[in-house]
Amino acid sequence: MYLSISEENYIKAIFHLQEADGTVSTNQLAANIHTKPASVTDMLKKLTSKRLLLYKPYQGVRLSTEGRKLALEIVRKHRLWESFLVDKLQFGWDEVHEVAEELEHIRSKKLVDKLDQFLGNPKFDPHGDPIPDSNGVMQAIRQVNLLDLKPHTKAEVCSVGSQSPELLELLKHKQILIGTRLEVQCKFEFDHSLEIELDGNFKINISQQLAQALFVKTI
Amino acid sequence: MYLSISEENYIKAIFHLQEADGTVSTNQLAANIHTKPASVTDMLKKLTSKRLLLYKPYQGVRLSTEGRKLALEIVRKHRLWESFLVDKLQFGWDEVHEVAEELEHIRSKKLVDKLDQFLGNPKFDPHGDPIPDSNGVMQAIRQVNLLDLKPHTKAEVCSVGSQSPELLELLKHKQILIGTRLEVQCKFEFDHSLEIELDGNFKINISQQLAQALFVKTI
DNA sequence: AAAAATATTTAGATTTGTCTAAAAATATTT
DNA sequence: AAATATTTTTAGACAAATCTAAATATTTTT
Repeated sequence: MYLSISEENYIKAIFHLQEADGTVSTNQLAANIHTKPASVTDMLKKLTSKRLLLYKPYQGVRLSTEGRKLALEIVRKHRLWESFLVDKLQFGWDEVHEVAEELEHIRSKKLVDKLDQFLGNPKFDPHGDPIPDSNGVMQAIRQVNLLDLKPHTKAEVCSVGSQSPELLELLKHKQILIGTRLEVQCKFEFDHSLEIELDGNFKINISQQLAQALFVKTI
Repeated sequence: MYLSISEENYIKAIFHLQEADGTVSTNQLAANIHTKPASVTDMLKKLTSKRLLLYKPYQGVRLSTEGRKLALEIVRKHRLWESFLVDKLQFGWDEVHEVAEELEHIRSKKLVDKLDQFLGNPKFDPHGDPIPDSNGVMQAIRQVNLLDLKPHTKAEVCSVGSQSPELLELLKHKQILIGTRLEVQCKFEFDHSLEIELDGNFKINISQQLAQALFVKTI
């Protein structure tokens, strides 16, 4: 099954969007992929005819088993390349997303598997997201949203909810990285912000929006 | 100047073809790029309007200064990726061309320069071809065609004239690699074949066609 | 449950890169 | 140098992926 870069991008976007909702709407997809709803409808029909999607007009769309398999291959490539860029080429973990977005479309099974081996078969990428193995199996990390942590719990940041430059800028400013350890001090009902203590013992305030974008594992 | 993958492929093909002839014909290009002459004409007009080519209808085409600069960037990327695949991922030097053909279109100046550094700023790729530096300057290796060597000259294989699987298969069979040392024994007028002595002291016969595809430096 | 608002699809146009077939220019042969 | 062959360009068509505008479904509000 050979997909164009556009087709791959749709498959990947549906994969990520359906994580949350189970089913994905036309408008959601259009927003995510920076395209118009009319274009999305066309592509949904096309990918459905290739048996990669389960799609009922007006009712949203999900990946078929085959579609999910392809999505996992793309995610695998994306995350392996991100790991390569950070671990081997010394990119910052916040500047690799766009390049990986291009590299993920290189078609060579052999390349991917050799890259995986070269990197030492990593299980997580620099953002803390799990990397599917060559069978599409990925480690289910039971990471929890920072918002859901109770006061006085210690945790380690292991992934971020989006790759937006705005989020990454804020994290850089607050000196929060993957691997940063923290302890929730207290939570404020008024704005749902929370106070945390970082590695270096200093305390900072985290807004609801920011906490929602941070995933941690308790330690 | 942002070029599509197709546009880049034309620029690259013209670069390689004009090495030999100085100027490139429409049919030559069509054959090289596996497309039809009519398509070539369209693309030549387009790239000319972008000031990357010097093109007179019916008179052939050459790269402009700007076009050559872009071609060198693409060649640089291609050869760096080939080096990466062979040196780091343990690909055979005869199986990297196709993958590099895809990787060479990844657009990130930073990526290329970091890759270059990671590889230790190599001056030649696994096929023995020189790698342009970030300013487009490449080492002029005065390599000579094996056909032109006089009897009793010693030389080292440093590049091959094409990447065709047929050629690579033959070289593998004859155990000729980049870096292989040899000495021309004698040349036969009848079929222009030549007898050479390889590293391990054994003598083999090289056909005119094969000799033409091998470039060596005398030692 | 009708009206209004929103979401989705259809219809038709556009761009890029390709194609075939025919016309025009150039090169080769006689 | 005229006839023939080859090369190149033009003209018009097509597929992929996108768009806008209009039509149709669905959902929400009143």
